[in-house]
Amino acid sequence: MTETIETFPGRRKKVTINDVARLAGVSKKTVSRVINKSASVHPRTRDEITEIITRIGFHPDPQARGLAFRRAFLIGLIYDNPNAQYIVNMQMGALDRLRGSGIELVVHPCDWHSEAFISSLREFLENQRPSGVIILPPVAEDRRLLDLLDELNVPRIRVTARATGDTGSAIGREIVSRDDIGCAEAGAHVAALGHRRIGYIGGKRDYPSAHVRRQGFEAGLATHGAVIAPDLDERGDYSFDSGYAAARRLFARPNRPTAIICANDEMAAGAYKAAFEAGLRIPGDLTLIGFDDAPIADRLSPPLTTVRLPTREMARMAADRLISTDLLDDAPLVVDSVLVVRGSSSAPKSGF
Amino acid sequence: MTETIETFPGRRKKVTINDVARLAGVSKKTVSRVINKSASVHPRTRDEITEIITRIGFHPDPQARGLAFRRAFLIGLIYDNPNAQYIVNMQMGALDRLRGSGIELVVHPCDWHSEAFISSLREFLENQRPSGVIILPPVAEDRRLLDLLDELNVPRIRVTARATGDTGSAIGREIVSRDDIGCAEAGAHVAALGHRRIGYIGGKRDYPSAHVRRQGFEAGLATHGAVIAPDLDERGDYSFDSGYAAARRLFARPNRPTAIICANDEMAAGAYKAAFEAGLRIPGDLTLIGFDDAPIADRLSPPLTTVRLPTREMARMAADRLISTDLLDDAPLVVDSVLVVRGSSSAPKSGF
DNA sequence: CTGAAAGCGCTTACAG
DNA sequence: CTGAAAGCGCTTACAG
Repeated sequence: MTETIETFPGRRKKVTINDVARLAGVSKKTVSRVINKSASVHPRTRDEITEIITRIGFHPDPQARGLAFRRAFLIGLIYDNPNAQYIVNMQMGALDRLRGSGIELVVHPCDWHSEAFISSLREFLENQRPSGVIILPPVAEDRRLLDLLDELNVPRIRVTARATGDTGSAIGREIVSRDDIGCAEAGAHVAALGHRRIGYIGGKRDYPSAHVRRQGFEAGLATHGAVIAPDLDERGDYSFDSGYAAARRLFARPNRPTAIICANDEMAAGAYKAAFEAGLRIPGDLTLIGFDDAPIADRLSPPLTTVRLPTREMARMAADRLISTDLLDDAPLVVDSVLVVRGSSSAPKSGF
Repeated sequence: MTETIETFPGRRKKVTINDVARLAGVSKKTVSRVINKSASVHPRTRDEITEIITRIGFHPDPQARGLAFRRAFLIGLIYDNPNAQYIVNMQMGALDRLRGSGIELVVHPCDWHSEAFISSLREFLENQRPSGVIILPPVAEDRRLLDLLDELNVPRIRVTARATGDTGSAIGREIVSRDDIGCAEAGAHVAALGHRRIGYIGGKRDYPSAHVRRQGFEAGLATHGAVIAPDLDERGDYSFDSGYAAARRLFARPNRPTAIICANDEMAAGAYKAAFEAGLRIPGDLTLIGFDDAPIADRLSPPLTTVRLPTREMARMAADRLISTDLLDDAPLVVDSVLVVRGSSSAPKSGF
């Protein structure tokens, strides 16, 4: 790679397609064909050009290509999500696929509830013209954003949670996570341990994932004839504090739960704190279940039984869909979640 | 903004500088001057052009500008760091400053210990030609990377931890965090509580931050005549597991510590787990101190006393240095850390 | 304070 | 399978 310098000593000027063309004795159009992997180039010509390209260290200028192609060599990641680990996992997944492709990842967090939500995204998209975007929940559900992307003709992949495999008209443009599958396993696990006083701390009504997870948990409980106790049915907003508050409310009930299922790990961590303060031992006095398998899950004492979603894998698939040339494969991409049993779940103390 | 469409109904073609020039009755060079905020444009001309630009919704094409400028409207964030919250905070900080500037953030995690470390960064820099990069510790210490950036003439800001305010020759190109200041406060806090059997779980020898933090803690202890007990001096690698293992070793010593200072929160969280398993109560039996004020710090029970670094603020300053045009201000940028007292620290039980 | 010409480095039709 | 011409949308010297 340092050959660039040796080949052109003391020269700051950039190696261009013209240099390659001259050295190869062909037109720059032919070099362009090689760069873009066009089929219609004589193998011998192609090999010669390829050799020259690597020898003199030629890198096609992405600005110039972008100008000609009317598209930047960038993929945008659009989200409004406070969970740092989730975001980093998604970034890593996308980057796993992008590495070596010459395409870079532009991160674009936004404020879903801001006045300027759409206008600032429009700004971003018109300014940079990314060759595609990945949108994460919950903004992936925003109709205005989808319309904007259609209008500006920007290819997109949505990441979304659904109860069923039905991807409707958006086939091939969605990565669908089956949150419900691991939740059903978790519900069955809790019920099989013998719990019958089962509390629930769910998520906000307007998060699709909240519905899907609940549905999964209930289905799992039902396989052993258990249900969420109607008097132990609470709701939070996926935050630590809301989980803490909800757990405190549950502990104050006349007939306390022996198990609490939480719609995510953050809220479960809040419930740990409430249990700690109430002098309840986990899992002896209280079984706790979460969702996400966040880093905190196995840092809690005892470690949390939870449901894992292959986040990074989902982003990798999304990036792949966006940049892979063969669009033949339009099958919906569905990813399952899975139960991870750790120390926070056990049979209820007898006689309780 | 939707005026674009109304003004050019049914027209997919992009609004260009030529349209603006024609409508304003000037050359495109003059429009270019307005775009680039050149001083030498008649105020009246400028206002007219500005009005037209917003009216017809003109966005200068970043590809075209990039091609002409030989530089992309992108800032790169280069790092090799496993701490998700730290990374996200840095991203948010940089984006705080970039918002509205038309410049986007490209995230470029890398593998410091890989063979291809430098060559793949070269690839990235030559391919995208970002207008600047921010490099985070520990790769911010890598000489080869700094040399590469010099060679490719890419402006950079390093984020680094130093014991002193000395920024040497790199003035104005570094954001220096004074990790030692908050650590000194923490050391003084522990000593003032009356602890004298004080254990330490430090970081790797090759992390500058490990030295700086230790130095700070020791200085703080010294203000009350306390020291880290030589027989309670352990080392980890900033990971949860290494903190857990080090704490277990400390608990196995004949004369257990009444307080353990950890060089970061992750290791402190590991020490919580070890304490939990050993039946030690925090803070009654054991005072624990961390560093970072990571999200886990106040999710632990009891919440962790730790040292906070204004991470997001540092990234904001770094981005500002990179994109602000006036380079007159070349003062070194130094940021202090501060002690955050929570529930994990108290006086040792008397008679212990 | 303003402009005509040339150029940034690549690709798209269009030919052959 | 290959090429000459024109163009992508902006900016840099160079003039005036």
